[in-house]
Amino acid sequence: MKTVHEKSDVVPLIAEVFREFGYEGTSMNLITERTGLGKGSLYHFFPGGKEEMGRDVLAHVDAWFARHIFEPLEAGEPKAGIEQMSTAVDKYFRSGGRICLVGAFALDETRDRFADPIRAYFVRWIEALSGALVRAGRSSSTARVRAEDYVVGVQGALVLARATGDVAVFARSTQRLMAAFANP
Amino acid sequence: MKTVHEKSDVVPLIAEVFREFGYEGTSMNLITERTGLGKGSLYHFFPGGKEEMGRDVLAHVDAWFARHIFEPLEAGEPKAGIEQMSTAVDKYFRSGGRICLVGAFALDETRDRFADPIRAYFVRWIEALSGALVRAGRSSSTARVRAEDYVVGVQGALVLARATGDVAVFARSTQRLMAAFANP
DNA sequence: GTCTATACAGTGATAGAC
DNA sequence: GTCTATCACTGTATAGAC
Repeated sequence: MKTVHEKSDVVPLIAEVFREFGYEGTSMNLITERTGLGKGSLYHFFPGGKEEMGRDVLAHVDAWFARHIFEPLEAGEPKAGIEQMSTAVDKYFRSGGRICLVGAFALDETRDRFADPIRAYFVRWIEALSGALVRAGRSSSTARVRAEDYVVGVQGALVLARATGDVAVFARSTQRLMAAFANP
Repeated sequence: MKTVHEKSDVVPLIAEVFREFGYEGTSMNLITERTGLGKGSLYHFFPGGKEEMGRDVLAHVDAWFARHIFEPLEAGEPKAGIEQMSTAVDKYFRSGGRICLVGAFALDETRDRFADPIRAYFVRWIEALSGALVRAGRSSSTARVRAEDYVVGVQGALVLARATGDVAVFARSTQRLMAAFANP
């Protein structure tokens, strides 16, 4: 039986492999197992090999965040956008049970390979959140601080949740970070 | 010329390689280059190979933190211990220019290999800091929250500093986290 | 588009001379 | 204790049949 796949079907599967094993820890064999596609098929979809997969996976993550988090923060009513972000963050990171692929890529030399999309992801998140907080009435300096604290806190909580095996730290941290938005 | 090394001399060098490339991204060839030791010598010091190097490196990091951070927090005068922690953290992480090896190991499946030392490192840090805050007059629930926020914030700031290339986020975050210790 | 077969460099690890 | 030579294996990537 030959199942015909599209690139868009296989990218999310590859993303999970990268998320679990990291860029260097991910082998083509692992990707073959997880996707069910032979190497021929994989190189047909990704002529650039593993590096192209990495780029596409980062673009896929960025697109999800753009749709569910960045755009609601940038365009919509600020309070609703922030609430939407909170819900989406908890869903996406499975309440702390799933790490941030972009953050993980940032920590080792994988960052040098994908420096631009990695930087862009975090810069846009902080700026979108900061903008929403300004429109919600915070001063621009306070908004900047709160937005940075939030993104920093989410990343740190994901590290600690996985390091300690206690996912609850993620809920506690994000709850406090959200509460801090109310402070002037 | 044959330089005689000791295991204690070579462990910090290997630690830097793991820190830069991650556990999976680190190859024996890289370690050979950085340490100047041939494979024979390396396997003489580490019969367990790469995994033993990983364990020793984690133990080395933990020993540094125990001496410069955990013990001052646990044993000494609380305010002095917290100040000492702040100084040591800034020095160790080079003001955001150097990531946390333990946190990096925690993010991918490398965690499963070294779960115990990784968990112990973070648990001890949070508990030591929490204890110092209690002795400095905070309630036990507040102390717990502030300690968790601090360690989460340090880890998250290291991720963002490297992701954005802006190390200053580390100084800003740690400064705010330290200031929060004064709040009741 | 998918597969199998394969090239070939690099992997972690070992043996043995010095 | 250090080195070189070499192991068996896995890594990414390619070629070509179907």
